[in-house]
Amino acid sequence: MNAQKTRGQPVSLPDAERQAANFRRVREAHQTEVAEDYVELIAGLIDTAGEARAADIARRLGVAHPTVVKTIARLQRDGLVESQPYRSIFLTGAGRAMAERSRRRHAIVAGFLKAIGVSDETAERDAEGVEHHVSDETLAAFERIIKANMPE
Amino acid sequence: MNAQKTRGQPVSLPDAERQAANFRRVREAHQTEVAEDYVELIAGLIDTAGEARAADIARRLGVAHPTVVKTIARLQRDGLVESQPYRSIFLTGAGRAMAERSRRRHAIVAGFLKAIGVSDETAERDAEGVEHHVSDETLAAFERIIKANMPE
DNA sequence: CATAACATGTAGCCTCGGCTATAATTCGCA
DNA sequence: TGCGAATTATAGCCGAGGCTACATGTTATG
Repeated sequence: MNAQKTRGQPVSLPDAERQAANFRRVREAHQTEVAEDYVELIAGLIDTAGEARAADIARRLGVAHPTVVKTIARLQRDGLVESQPYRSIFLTGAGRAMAERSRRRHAIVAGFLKAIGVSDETAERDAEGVEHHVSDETLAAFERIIKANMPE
Repeated sequence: MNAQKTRGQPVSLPDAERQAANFRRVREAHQTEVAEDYVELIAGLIDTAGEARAADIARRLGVAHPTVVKTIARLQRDGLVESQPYRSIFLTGAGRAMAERSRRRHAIVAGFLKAIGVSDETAERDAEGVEHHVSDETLAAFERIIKANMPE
C-alpha cells in the first residue's frame, strides 16, 4: 500500500493513486479519439456527399489513403463501420451512435469557446483536440454558459 | 488542385483543406503530450520530493517501469531530461521551460473549469486531457473569465 | 557486512497509426 | 466498348508507447 518507506523522502504523496487514475483515463480516451474522428467525419460525408469514400476521408483527415484503409479495417473489426472492397463506407448502429455523441460534443465545445470570445477559427481548431477530453459534467457547464450568454 | 471533378458529387466541399490542417495540428499536439506530462510530473517530484525517480514516475502515471525507462530515454534523446544509469532524473533547461508552460496551462485550465462550476475532482481530471489542446488565444479567454469571476 | 528487498535496466513482444511503393479494380468517357 | 485515370487494396516499413519476464544494481538493516 504505502510504498515510500525505504527509499526517498516521506514526500507527503497526497494522491499518487488518483493522479495515476487520471492519466489512465486520458490514455483510454486517446484510444477512442481516432475512432470518434472517423465516425464523425463519415457521418458528415454521408450527410453532405451522400456517401463516404476512403479518398475523401484521407483528404479531410490529411493522411495517406492506406492509413485510412487500415483504420477502417480496425473500425470494422470493432463493429463501428461496414465496408466491402472497393465500395463506400457505412456506419453501424454503434457507429452512428458514436458519431452523434461526437458531433454533439464538438458542437458544444466549439460553441462554448465562441461564446466566451474565442475567434471562430481558433474555436474550431481547439474544439477538435478538446472535444475528446471533456466529461459530461464539464459539457453540462459549457451548455449552461452558452445558454446564459445566448439571450443577450 | 480540385480533385472532385470525375467521381463523387460536387459536394460543396467547403473547407477540406482547413479541416485536414486542424486534424494535423491535433496529431502534432499529441506527439508532445507524453513529453509534457513527463516533464511536468518530474518537475513536481523534484519540488516536493527533492528528486524524480523512475519508480515514482511509473506510480504516478499508472504505467509499468520499463515504459518509463524507455520514455525517459526518448526524452533524453530529445534534450528534455538528463539521466544516468541507476540515478535520479533531472530536467534540462528546455525540459524546465516545457514543464513551466505545462504547469501554467494545467493550472489555468483546471482553475477555469472550477470557476465555471465544475467540481474540483472533475476539473482536475478533465484538465489533464484538455490542457494539451488549448491554444494561447483560448487560454487567454480562460484567464479573463477566471479574473472576472474572482473578485466576487 | 551480507543479504534480502527494492529500484533500475534489458530483451522481446504487442497494437496503433503513420508512411511509400506497387498491384488490382472500377468507372467515366472518348 | 474498351481504355486510361482515379480509387482502392496490399505489402512492408517505421516510431511511439504500452506490456511481461528476467537480469543487474543499490541500499537498508538485521
